[in-house]
Formats: sequence, structure tokens, C-alpha cells
Amino acid sequence: MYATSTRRALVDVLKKERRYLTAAALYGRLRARRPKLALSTVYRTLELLGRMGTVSSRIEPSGEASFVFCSDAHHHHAICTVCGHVDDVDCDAIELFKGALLSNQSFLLDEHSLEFYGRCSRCR
Amino acid sequence: MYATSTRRALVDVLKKERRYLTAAALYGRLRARRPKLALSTVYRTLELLGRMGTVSSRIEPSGEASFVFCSDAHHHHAICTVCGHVDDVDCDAIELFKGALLSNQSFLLDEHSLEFYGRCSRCR
DNA sequence: CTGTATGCAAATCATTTGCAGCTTA
DNA sequence: TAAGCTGCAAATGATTTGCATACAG
Repeated sequence: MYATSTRRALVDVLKKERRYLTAAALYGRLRARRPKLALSTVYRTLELLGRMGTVSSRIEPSGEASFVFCSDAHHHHAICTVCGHVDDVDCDAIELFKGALLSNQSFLLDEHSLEFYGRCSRCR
Repeated sequence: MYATSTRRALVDVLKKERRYLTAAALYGRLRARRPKLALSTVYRTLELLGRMGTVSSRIEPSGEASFVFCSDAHHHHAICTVCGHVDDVDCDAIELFKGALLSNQSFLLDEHSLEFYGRCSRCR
């Protein structure tokens, strides 16, 4: 995998903005400096970064995918509903009660979504 | 909103299978009995049920949307990785430590994903 | 009857892919 | 140079929409 200048530029934007951005949004930001950039390259790069654990993605209500820069250790996200800023919350912290946890991170919790994956009583 | 037989049939499948199904999967199951059913009707019905809080949706790794029947109260899901069965986990329970919580539900936890939405230190 | 719901076919739109030329190490 | 990128244009595939007809209340 080559550290091409296009890839570096894309990672720079993600690192600097630390919030969920769609492929099209990233494309828009990068195209100012790289007029020849193709949207397909943005997608290919994001897919690569996803496999490397450098980026994590979510689906917006509109159905578009969006991406944030993040560490590759297993963790969760605290997302600001005002500015969209994303902070990592490590797994150990998850063990703690959410109030204590979030006051530590100076984050006021409004909503949360949680899904568990495992084996139910019939399948264990 | 009319309780048409098509809509009732679709809700019946969702209630009976209590696991995430794509629009195409639902279409396949319903078409056996309703040969003229259109996939677009399945989508329109699911969209309606979503707005009514009767159904909740997620995005599969493949990118397709899938849907489960669920209560309209705010809650979370415990999803069996073997059979796909989905149980609701109410919000009060979230307050408790996940180990205790899940042993109560006789569910062996393998993975979980969690996102917080609120206001960060800069935005509060 | 009147307002909805539905089937059908066509349109959308984000994402993916094939391929030829260009870069990186 | 060899292997890996990238742009471009075309293909995909899930979801949506327009419209004329059929149905629910």
C-alpha cells in the first residue's frame, strides 16, 4: 500500500475534522486542491482505510455512508450533536456507569444507541 | 392509514420472525401468498411502519437496509449472532452493568456497539 | 363516493468496476 | 521496472417515484 499524496491529503482532512463526512463531502474539500481527483478514488481510499482500521463509518439518515478518522483499537464514539465532533471512548470506560463516564469526558449525554451481539438462550 | 391485508401480512411476518429482514427477503416470503405484490409496496409499507415506530431498521454490511418489528418505546436490541433473533432491552436496564443485565436476559454477550449523542465540552 | 394503497415500469443516486495510463518504491 | 494507484466512463443495484387502477371506509 503506497502512501500517495492523494491518500495523505484525504487522511489529513479526516484527522483535522474529526467528524463524520460523506465521500462526496470529502471529495468537495479535496477537489479545491486536486482538481483531477475522482470520486471513485475517494471511495477506494476510504474502503482501504476502513480495512486498515484507520477509519470507521456510519450510515446517515439519508442513506449515505460517512466516515471518521479513528484509532484501530476497539472503542465507541461520543458524537457532539452540535458540531459533530467525534471522540473515542475506550472499552474499559464502557464498563462504568454512563453518567460518571461522560462527566469525565465533559460530554453532556442526550441520546445513545446500543446494540448487543451474542447468543440468545435458544442458541447458546 | 388503512389496515390493508397486504400491510397486515407484512406485519405478521415481522412479528413472527422477530429478526432483521431486508425488503427483498420480506418480498420473497410474501410473494408466495400474494403473487402480485410489488417490491415498491414493501418499501412503502416499511417506510410507513418506520414512521409509526412499529419497525426499526439497520444497515447490513452489504449496504442493504433490514427491518425488525419492535415496540415504539425507546429501547435497544440484543441480537443473536446465531439465529438473528432480536430482543428488546429497555432503557432502565441500560443503566445497569452489562454483565448483570445480560445474564438476566440469558444472553451471552460477544460484541456490542454503542454511540453517544450529546454536546461536547466546546459546544455545551 | 373520496381518499388511499398498489402494481408496474421508469427514474434516481450512491457506490462499484473495467480499463488504460500514470506513480511509487 | 513491477506493482500499485488514479481518472474516466460505464455498470450496478438498492431504493424511490409517477401514474393509472383497485380498494377501504
